[in-house]
Amino acid sequence: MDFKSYIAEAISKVTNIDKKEIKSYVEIPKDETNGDFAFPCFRLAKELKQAPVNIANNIKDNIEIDSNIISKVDVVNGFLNFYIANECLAKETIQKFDAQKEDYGKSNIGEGKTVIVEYSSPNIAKPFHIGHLKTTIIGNSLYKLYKFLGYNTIGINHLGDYGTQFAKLIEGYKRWGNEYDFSTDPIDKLADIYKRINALCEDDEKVLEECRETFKKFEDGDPYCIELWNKFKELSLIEFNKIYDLLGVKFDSYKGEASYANQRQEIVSILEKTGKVTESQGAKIVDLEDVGISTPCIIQKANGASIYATRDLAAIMYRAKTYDYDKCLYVVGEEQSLYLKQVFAVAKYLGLDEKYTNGLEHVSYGMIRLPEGKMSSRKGNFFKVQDLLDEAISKSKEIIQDRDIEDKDLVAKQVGVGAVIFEDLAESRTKNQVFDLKEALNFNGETGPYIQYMTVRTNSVIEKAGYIPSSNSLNLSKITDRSSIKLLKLIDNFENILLDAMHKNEPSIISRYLIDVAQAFSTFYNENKILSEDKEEQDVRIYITYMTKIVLTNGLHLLGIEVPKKM
RNA sequence: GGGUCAGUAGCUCAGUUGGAUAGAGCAACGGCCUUCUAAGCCGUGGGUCGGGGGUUCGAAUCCCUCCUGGCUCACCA
Repeated sequence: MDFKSYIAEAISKVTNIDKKEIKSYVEIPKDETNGDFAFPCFRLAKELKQAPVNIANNIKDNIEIDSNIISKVDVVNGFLNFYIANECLAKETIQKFDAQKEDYGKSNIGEGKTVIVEYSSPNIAKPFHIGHLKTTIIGNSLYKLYKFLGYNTIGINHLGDYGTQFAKLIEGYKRWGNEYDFSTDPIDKLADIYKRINALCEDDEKVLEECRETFKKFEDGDPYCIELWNKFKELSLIEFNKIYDLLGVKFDSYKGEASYANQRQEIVSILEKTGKVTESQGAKIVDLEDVGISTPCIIQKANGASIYATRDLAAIMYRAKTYDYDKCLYVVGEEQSLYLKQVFAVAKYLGLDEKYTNGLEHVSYGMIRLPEGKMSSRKGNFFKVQDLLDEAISKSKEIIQDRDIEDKDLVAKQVGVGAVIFEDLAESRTKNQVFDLKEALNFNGETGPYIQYMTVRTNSVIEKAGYIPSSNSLNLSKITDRSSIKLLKLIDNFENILLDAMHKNEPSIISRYLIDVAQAFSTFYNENKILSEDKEEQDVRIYITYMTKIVLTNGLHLLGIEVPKKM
């Protein structure tokens, strides 16, 4: 039932003002002591030529409402405050919940639509550091969210397995490869080579030029280069998959940049046919001034080699053809926002259906920095994800070591990893963040473990009770306390939260919501004896606990966080 | 300099289709474990919402302007 419309209609009858207008003014008070819905009368003051308080009183005196739906109407400072009857609220929420039970929150609004989420996309042969974590975790969450809402969802790890960086590595390997033993920690050693060759490139422009030439050779099929490339890629994927396994992240495709390289000429020639391509300093560019982007997009380097943009354009064509997508999300750092704007603009010249070019969207996020500055694989200062996860897991293991828990290793992993994941999803994407190990390893307060803990509690109470009552036998008049009502309201709002999170591509909306739910449950749990002597009271409370459990479990799932059995 | 994101409590952040006394967590301090798991609950202190103008009955939220910081502005990805 739509309470807003109900209230608007009742007010409209008293004031003779259009129901739609009234409805657009009805709001939900921030402070719940001001009721569940409020109608500010200030706007009507001019129209009705009366003081707001008089208008409010007049409406209050004459309004006709069902007391089974609205239990109380109050006038405060020119606001008309409406209180939904507890039983009515409970009935509404439970009805909605019962229609889905364990699937509560799921939807089919995405049916027949396809969303591609490109995320993680680490560079081969470089360490997977905490700078790569956000894209992986945000992308994974969005992937799950869209799926939950009924979309056909494709997760793509657009591996950075191509480009001059490889040529640099090859050049470095040629120079110093025999100094290293690659049978252990190969990525660390490649990272070291990468750091050395970059330092050399900075000192000596000639070396950088050599690297660019090597890239051209590689692109033209030089067997030695390709052999090394394969070796680097293989070693990298082994490392990356270890981390993906820990995080529980999966992809439908690992099709990376290299696989698009052979379409580079095709892309260039399509664009040339549109007449948009010009030559500048030997490179081929597409000027974007007329669409409001002052920097042109390079699509072919002066030496004839391909560039990032060309491969991304090829990827767009491939995805349009292969997946017929409606939306294609790029979970990529904000530092690439101009670049992606350029690519999306040039994509419009590829002759694709508008559906595809309009569906391109950059889901950006802020930078993670170390206290001592920006992380850089080139310079060799970074904090590895593996180390972070190891620390988090060993810390949670320490906490549970004396507890009566069956599979401590599993629980320690779930909690440690959960803490790290939640930390990255807790605040809005756009915020920059200085990495603080102590903060990342904090398991108290607004954290993943806190939500996990509350979820575990819901489970253990239900387990202890030994049953879940049937919802149609509940005596809803037993719901009287504020913490129960608060929980019910939150549970009722789950689907709105999910839709909001989807529209904004913002998993933090879910994380914050789950904090609210967990806090509300914690208060509820502390203030009420769930397993009580009064059977009717107990049934109602168990059912609220059950609904909370499903919301928390499904919510955590959408963030990519597991629920331990015990903790 | 241009573009862009941001500036809210000591710290990290919520809160912007304009609404009532600006909210959490961390840190600090004080209570609560013979009672469904204390990774918890309850409470106290802590604020020129970057500054200044403007619009409005009403501004953290909208407009203008200035200040500060991040990212970015052609052959890296």
